[in-house]
Amino acid sequence: MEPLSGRKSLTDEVHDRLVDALCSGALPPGTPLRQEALAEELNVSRQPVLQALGLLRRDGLVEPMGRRGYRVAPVDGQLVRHVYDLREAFDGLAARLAAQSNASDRESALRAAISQGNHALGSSDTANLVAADVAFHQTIYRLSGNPLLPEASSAVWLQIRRVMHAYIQTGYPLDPIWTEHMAIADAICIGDGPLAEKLARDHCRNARDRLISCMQSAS
Amino acid sequence: MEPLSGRKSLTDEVHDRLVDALCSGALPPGTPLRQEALAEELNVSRQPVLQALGLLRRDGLVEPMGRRGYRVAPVDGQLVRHVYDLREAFDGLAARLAAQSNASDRESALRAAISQGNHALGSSDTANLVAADVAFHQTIYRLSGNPLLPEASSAVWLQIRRVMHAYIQTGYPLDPIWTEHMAIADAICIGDGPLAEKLARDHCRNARDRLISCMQSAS
DNA sequence: CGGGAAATTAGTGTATACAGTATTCTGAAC
DNA sequence: GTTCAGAATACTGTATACACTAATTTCCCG
Repeated sequence: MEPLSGRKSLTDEVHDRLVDALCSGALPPGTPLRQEALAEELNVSRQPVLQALGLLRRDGLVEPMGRRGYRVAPVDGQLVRHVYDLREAFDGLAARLAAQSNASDRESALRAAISQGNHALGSSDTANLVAADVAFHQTIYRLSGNPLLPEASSAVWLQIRRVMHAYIQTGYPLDPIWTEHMAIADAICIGDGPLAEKLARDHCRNARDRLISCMQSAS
Repeated sequence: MEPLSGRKSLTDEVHDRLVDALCSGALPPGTPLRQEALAEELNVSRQPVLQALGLLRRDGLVEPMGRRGYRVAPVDGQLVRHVYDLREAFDGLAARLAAQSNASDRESALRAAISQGNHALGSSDTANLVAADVAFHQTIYRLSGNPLLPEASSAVWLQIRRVMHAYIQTGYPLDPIWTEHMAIADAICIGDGPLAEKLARDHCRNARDRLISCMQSAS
């Protein structure tokens, strides 16, 4: 983590920076977090760090340990199941709405997201791969036309980013994911809401199963 | 709003206090909010107020206006539709999971929530009525066994509280709501997941339609 | 009387200083 | 050697002080 500079609020900068560190595994679960240390590392006072930690607590990425600082929240199979139950609801809704909407850039946006995915598959860079997957689903969320969807699902997606990072680094195959993505995109493009919803939900269940089996063979 | 006292963080106290004020209509949409004024009114420094406003911004209850303070976020029909699309997804998931779970206190908890509702219907106190409705659905969320559900849906439920307050004060009938609640509770108690989900989703659509027709006849 | 530059004001966000509390450490008594 | 009281420490959360920015007003000049 390098020092930061920008013109939006330092609190948000710090939050973003910590989110990246937490989701990429740079700060693994259980790591204790002290405000003063973080503030020094980021060349910032303790105040923005305090606020950012408050946000991260809401995001479920961090949990307070008494009055003796914070700690990176753990990840376990139980959490993954809960996360994916929620994701299924979000993704299903988003896909159906996106299929029913008539956003003019629907097809081009989905096409662009998929091509970004293909590009990432070639590069084999973990961060890129995660970013492409997130971007694909965020595109559908945006196309749904419901502005509350991204915000409501943000905490869930942060957890997904965490576990996806770990998943990708085990070297499991990624092509099935993008095959399913293309099917979802097609259903949306032809405007078939129920089909899009079903495919999106199936995709979530498959992704969850892949993850869990991967976690079991790892432990 | 009276001055506050308690032992959990002042930031959270202030947040809760402002949430109540915003959801009850004491601070109607468009009202400008200045940190200093709020801090003085609550006998607190500006710091906790600043942080609470940051949380409220995330909740979608407040929006910044440039660098010249915050303002209570507006409510319109479009927002209501989006809120209820999300709520339908949340409630459907929660009802299905609750029906499939085997929490020992399932029946008693639902029975208690419904009796609280009947009691509120008798008292005809707006705050009580809203609280009973929220409590009923929060009970189902809890029974779902998914600890992420309440947190993920919290922003949506804050908006629901706002519009429900307004709805109740127009004097529209409330009995249909609790008739539907009882049907949902029954489906959960007999463990019929799909039925519970369907009834919960129907309930959301009905509630939305009631609200929108009420808003239209008001404007 | 109108228009524009400068000064004032109103408000935020950040840094620093303060206060309080849980945990750890130390040391003496049993 | 173990245990318990008390002191020191290591944190947090809150309050105050500072810095900066955008809007508004003021006031001079055309």
